[in-house]
Amino acid sequence: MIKVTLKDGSVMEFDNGITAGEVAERISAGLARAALAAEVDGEVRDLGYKLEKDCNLNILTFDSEGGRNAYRHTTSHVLAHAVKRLYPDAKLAIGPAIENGFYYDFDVEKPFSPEDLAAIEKEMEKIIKEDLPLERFVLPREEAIRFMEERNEPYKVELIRELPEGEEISFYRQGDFVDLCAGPHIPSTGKIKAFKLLQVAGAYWRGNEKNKMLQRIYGTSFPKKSELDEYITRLEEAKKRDHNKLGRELGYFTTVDYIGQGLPILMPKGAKVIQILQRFVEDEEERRGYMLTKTPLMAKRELYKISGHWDHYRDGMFIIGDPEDFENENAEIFALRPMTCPFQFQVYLSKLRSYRELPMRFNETSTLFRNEASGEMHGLIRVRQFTISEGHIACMPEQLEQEFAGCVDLANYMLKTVGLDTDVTYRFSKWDPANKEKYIGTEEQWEEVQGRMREILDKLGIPYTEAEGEAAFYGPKLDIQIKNVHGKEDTLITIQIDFLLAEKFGMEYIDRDGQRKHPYVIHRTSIGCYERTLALLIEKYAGALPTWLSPVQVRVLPIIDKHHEYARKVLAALREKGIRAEVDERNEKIGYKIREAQMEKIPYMLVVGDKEAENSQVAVRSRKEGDLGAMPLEDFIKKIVYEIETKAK
RNA sequence: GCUGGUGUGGCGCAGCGGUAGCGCAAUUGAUUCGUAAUCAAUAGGUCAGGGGUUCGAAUCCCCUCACCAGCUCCA
Repeated sequence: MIKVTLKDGSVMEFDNGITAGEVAERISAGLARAALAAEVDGEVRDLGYKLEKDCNLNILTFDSEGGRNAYRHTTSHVLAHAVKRLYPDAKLAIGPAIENGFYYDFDVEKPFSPEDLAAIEKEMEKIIKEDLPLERFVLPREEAIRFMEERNEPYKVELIRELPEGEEISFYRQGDFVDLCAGPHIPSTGKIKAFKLLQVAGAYWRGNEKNKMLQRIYGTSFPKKSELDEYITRLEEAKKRDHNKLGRELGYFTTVDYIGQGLPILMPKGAKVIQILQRFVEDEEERRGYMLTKTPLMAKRELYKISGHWDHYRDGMFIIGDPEDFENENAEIFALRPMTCPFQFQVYLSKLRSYRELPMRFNETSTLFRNEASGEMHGLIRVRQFTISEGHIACMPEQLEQEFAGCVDLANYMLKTVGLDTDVTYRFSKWDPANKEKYIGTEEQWEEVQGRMREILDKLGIPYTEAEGEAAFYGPKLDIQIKNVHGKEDTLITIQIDFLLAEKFGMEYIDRDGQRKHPYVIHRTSIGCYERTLALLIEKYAGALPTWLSPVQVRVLPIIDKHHEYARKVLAALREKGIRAEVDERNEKIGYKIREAQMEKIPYMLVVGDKEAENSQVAVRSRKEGDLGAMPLEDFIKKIVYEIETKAK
């Protein structure tokens, strides 16, 4: 007999060798039905896993990550099974469960078309109907390799060869389909109740662009049809908030073929929001002791040679001049700046600095140019020219922690104010020791500064994840990440510690002891890139930005033309207080004007007719709450000014 | 950069080898109206750009550009 401790702490006794699934059956029929996998002493296992000693057991259903992953992972096997039936020559790569579904990569002669997906879905239905049990088996390494060689699966052979010594090499079989797989899986294909293939895309084998591009099929699955439908609806709803659609519709920005990719035109509304954000950021930075600079947008390559950009970032730069001259030392070559650091450092370098001057904080609303690869551009989120709330702090080692904390505080204050604070995650971006040539500096220097950064992050209690190979070429970063409506993650704000560029540029200060020393440099943004921030705000608020950020805050709607005069008076009074307002003087019915203002997401509509004109009132309609009734114009102004000043959401 | 998809009046779409169409928006006229679409008329298109096939191309083929999703890369 063995003792099994369940999730609720209760202990049950069973015969040795009972499976996790059988335990579920003993607990309740309902649990057995919902059971997908099991967690045994912290390890996720199949329900068929035999319990052979005392253990902690947690039966996993779709509500748990482990259960969901098993369910979707099995769906990906069904996908692969269907593809193999329809395209026997397809070679299998990998097919994991991912956040909201699964994918499977195939090497096929001809890419899958959307019609192919429909056929594959049909075949999957059949496999599910056949209710094939999934059986796990293990092979020794050599046999495993021979097995997959016989099945003509070179990618699987490669995977097996790279499995660490001593690792159990397991396979799962369902009918005539077998896949190399660590598992776990649900007991049979018939358990899959609702699934859908969502899209096909190319994906490099092992994520390396030097490797062959495979065909990836994405899909998702749920235990209930209704949950799948709900998920699809949610995806569609999210896409309606897409800034790239909404931002264009609402007149925030546009693009023009003959201007070029990644070069959006900010229209009056977009430009206004960015100006509001910029003023807010610059004012706040000034309060926090930053000194504003304005430095050139381009420089000779000599500057970038010192900074390392010429050797480590050249592909990302727009270089002005004949590429044939690049190797000619005497040619004068300019490049648009991809970062502000080497420029802003010149301010520090303009005279000899004393420790008394440190920390020195410089900020700049800085336009940058990066030659992104052509497939990378995306609305306002990834562009080739953008403006960033850039800043650099030079400080002594003993000031590093406090200055770093100040940057984090500023970033969080910005996020909170614009309402994005609950949507971000923190990433500690480190270098990749296997790829040293991508970075400047030595291994010792990197290990030291990363250790320092980790200490600071831990002390500040920042809940970060770690990412190798995501550092800047000159130092590690704390990246504040955010996801767009498609679930794609991008960096919104970054705070970086740099100990190398100060040395390269000869930045020094005279310390108390009279010695020349290199300062630490913190590269940081406070709200990141304005274009990207605007995009994410549009998505967050579905275009209905908080009043303080709205490009048009009030639209005055006269009932008929005899009210135009009073409407203009109202307009003047609003503008007097700095409220962004306009009048709709078109010869249209009031319902029509309201509908348009509502669709343009203008926070307040002021309806003015005889009653209002007589009493110096306005009939207020809020885009959120609808008709608020008439009130004195003065009262409305007080109300909206308060809302704007408090930056209410 | 790679894989796949898309490109028709301001926007959303139809047409897929035989004179370019619909809805909304726009303009003009009428209507003077109280909280999400008043009525009528009118105008607007090198069918992304270039090349080719054809008696004839929005439609078929090639190249380029842009847009979308994914990969890779990155703020």
